[in-house]
Amino acid sequence: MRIGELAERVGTTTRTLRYYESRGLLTARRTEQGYRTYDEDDLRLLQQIRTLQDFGFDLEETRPFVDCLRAGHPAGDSCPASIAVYRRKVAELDGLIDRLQAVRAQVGAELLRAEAELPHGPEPRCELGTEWDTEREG
Amino acid sequence: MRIGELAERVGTTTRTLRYYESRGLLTARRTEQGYRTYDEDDLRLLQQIRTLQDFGFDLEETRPFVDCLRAGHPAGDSCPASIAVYRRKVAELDGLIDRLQAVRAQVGAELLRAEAELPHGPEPRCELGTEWDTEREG
DNA sequence: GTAAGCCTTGACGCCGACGTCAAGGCAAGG
DNA sequence: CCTTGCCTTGACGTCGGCGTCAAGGCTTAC
Repeated sequence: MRIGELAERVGTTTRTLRYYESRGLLTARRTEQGYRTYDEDDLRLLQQIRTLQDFGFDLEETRPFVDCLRAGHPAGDSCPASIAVYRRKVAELDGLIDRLQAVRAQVGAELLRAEAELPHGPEPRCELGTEWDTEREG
Repeated sequence: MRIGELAERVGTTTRTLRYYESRGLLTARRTEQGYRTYDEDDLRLLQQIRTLQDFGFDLEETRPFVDCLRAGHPAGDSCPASIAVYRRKVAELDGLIDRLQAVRAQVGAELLRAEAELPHGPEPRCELGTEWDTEREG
């Protein structure tokens, strides 16, 4: 198949596929006219990349999976290098989630405090509009 | 004080402060020689911005807090517009954390599965090196 | 006098993952 | 023949939050 069909089948754009090729993640055979052609293996490879991308992996982090598939392994994560990326990603996610939860708690606390200090309470009930953003002369 | 001192007191760079000024978040009076000068109010304003930045707020999201302080309010979050930003941020964080936890679970599961399918188990114990990244013929 | 250390404006660089446009080739259908 | 719709390469644009020069001015210390 050609690049347009492949792009459509994985739900992306031709630009993205050419970008992957420029990064060395995807290779293409060519027709006599210079058109890129792909087979089902390329499709699987691409699906692997897209799955990881959806997980938030950087393109570079998908490379071991691609290499693994290219080496003839049944799955992209059949190689230790891919598993190492999984492990790093899990650790990274755990750290990120921890930090975000801490921030969430802090911001939540600030929100409660600020709401409590606001004269008309957490939600305006009887006022048509809040006029707080207009200038007050002191 | 001048820009260098202010930058040092909040732990940032002069470039950052000029950038904030270009975004309209920070204003400066000028000496006869054209040097920017700041007072303690500017310091507090800047500390407000930095605190929010540390929380992961975009610069634009700090604007209501800045406006609030400029309007003479005791804190940057003394205005409904700031509180609205808090609320949006909390919701955004909750959503993000949820998604990240789902991804974490998925990647964790893939990791376990892939480890189980690897012939030599989760951790190489008796082998000096893993030879998996070398080509296999066949 | 001159070097050091502040400051000024302006402008380009960076990162990642593409989007978008330009200018053109090739093939099929009416 | 001409349009339509694929495809090609190349190159510049995007976003945010600055970093990093360049070229120059002011002041202070030696």
